[in-house]
Amino acid sequence: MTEKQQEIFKSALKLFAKQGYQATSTRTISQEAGVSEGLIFRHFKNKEGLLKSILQEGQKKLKKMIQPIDNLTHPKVILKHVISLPFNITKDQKDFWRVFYSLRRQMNLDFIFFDQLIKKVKSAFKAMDFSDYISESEAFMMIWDGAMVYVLLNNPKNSYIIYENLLQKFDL
Amino acid sequence: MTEKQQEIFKSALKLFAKQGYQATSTRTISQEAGVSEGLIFRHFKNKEGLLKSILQEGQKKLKKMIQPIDNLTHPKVILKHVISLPFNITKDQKDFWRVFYSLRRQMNLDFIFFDQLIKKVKSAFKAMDFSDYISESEAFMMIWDGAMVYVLLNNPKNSYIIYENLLQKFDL
Amino acid sequence: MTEKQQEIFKSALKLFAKQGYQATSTRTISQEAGVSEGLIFRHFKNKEGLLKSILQEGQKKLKKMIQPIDNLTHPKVILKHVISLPFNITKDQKDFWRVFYSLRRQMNLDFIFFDQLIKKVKSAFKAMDFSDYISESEAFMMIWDGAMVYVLLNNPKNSYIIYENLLQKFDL
Amino acid sequence: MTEKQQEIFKSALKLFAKQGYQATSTRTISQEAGVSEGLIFRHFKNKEGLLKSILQEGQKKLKKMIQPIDNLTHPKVILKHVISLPFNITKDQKDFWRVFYSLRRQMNLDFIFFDQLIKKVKSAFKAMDFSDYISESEAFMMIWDGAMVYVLLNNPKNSYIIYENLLQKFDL
DNA sequence: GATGAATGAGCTTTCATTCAT
DNA sequence: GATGAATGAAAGCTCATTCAT
Repeated sequence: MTEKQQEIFKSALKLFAKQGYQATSTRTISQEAGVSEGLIFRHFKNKEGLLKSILQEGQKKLKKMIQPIDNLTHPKVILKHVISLPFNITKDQKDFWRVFYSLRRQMNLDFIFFDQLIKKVKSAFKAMDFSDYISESEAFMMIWDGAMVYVLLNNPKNSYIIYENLLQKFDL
Repeated sequence: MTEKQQEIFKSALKLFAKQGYQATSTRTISQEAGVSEGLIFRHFKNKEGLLKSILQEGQKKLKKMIQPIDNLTHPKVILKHVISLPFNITKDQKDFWRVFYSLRRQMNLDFIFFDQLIKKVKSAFKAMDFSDYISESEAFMMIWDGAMVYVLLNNPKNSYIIYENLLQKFDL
Repeated sequence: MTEKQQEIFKSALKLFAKQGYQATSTRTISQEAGVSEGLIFRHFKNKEGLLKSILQEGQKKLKKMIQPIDNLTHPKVILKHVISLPFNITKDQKDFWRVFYSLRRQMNLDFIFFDQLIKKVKSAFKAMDFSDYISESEAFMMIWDGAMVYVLLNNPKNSYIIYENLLQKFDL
Repeated sequence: MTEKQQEIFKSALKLFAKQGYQATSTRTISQEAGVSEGLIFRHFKNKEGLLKSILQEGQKKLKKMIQPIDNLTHPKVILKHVISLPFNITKDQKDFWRVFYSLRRQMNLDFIFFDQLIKKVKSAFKAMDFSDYISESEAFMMIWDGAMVYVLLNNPKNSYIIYENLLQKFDL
């Protein structure tokens, strides 16, 4: 990636996250990036190509985010770690998530990341001898999702209170 | 509302919910509605006017949805009722919610409905002598939101299991 | 076809014939037609759609051009009539032919018109007991083509001399 | 000419012949040539410069093609030779001709080559005491043109039959 | 000589909107 | 109320061309 290509990438990420993909014109992106409009198409072929590039890069980062969980074995520790994720999102990850979340109704984002997470959670609840571990996992992920949306929308500062509240609810 | 006006309204609601507001052209709406494109502007002035009309109609329906709660007094009953809302959304309400949720990052929807709900929840938790009733309310609404997103995205059939799971978590 | 649609059609035909399809911009067409550029796409969907429309209309006219031949029976009369076609092209047909001829290398114009003509010519030469009537027909059509190109390029005024020359060559 | 320059030249010739000059982008040429796009402009200054280079090279080859005719004296031999040209085009000359022919409506190719040919033909017919040798020459060249187009379009294998047919027609 | 990043003008196309009928 | 022809601005995209390396 050249410097300007990165500039485009960053500007697009920022704008897609703020205004949404459809509402952001390539012209606006190029201006924000301080770059000619044509360059977007040279580097990313399409507006959609630019989006895909962002989604891919996003998934890479997110995979790294959950890798540490693979080494954990104790179920409660795993769940604790998973539920902490929304509250520990770094600033540069937030925009990726915002793009993901704003598009998931329209596109069929194959969210490998998500599936992996669900598996981990399921096996954890299973190991904890939950009678209906599948439903419990589903509820858990649903709340996880709620937490994520909450963090992305509100930029809360004292979110750790909510976090601890959730730990209590799941007896972690 | 004339018949054709309703047709436009319904088509727009459906398409906005599926593809998003920005991604839906007035042309597509008119085709879906079996109506000339110009008629949209005669009845709703704008594309934005059409959206506003939908949002308003949505809010009306949603207000009706929470009116019964006003008559409730017992805190647990209130919370039980509130948390049940996402799982009792009727089919024709879903699309309104989808439009709401897809727009909340971009527009500043003054969600009177939402505020009312939060107040109710807060007073309920306060009445239940929660030490930090504000945080508890926030967590509650966050989960409520997660449930809503969950229902809107997945169209789950056995969602009552999740519902009962939540009741347990809040000891309701 | 509305008046403006016809205007677009006529301007496009003229410009495609003069400068070629690729070298003519939709902007130029709209200006020549005294019409907004968007209207082209409303009526013809595409620049290519506009071209197709022209090609179709062209074929219709050309079919009418050869219909009289169907009623002819005497071989020599048929051939005489066919070979006269290039020299009797009306002014408004010329541009159609120019567009046809400039595109036949690039597109696969299925020239029903042409095939029909060849059949007629073949059966005529067959009826005249030519030993190798197929080759003779091919040569005939090749010369026919040359005459057509000649007329389209040069706008000759005394072309009837050439015409009579050809009659002699084929002993018609 | 360096190797890469030749590669550009060859690719451009091929593509101009197949798709036309306007429809061929410098990018496509560079890709076909396996060369950077910028190199085209270093070697040929312009896209138009590249075209001119091709046209010049073409004319050179074509001049060589008719040089043998200069030494001929007998009218019939001359005409026989001229009419044979389209049927003896070598494979590597065809694309030059295709480019010539696709451009002759738009550009004013001063076809020195062509003029020379016409002169030769005229003097031949004059020497043969044709009453209207000018018209006869024009008809001859028209048919010559038809033959050329025929060969360029159809890639015929048994074209010598057509050739002999033409010889008969002109009593050669 | 050769590359490839970068540009800006101009292209095709879409879209919300207007207006005569 | 309803249509659909028409518009103009702006969108996405292509293209020939330049230039630093």
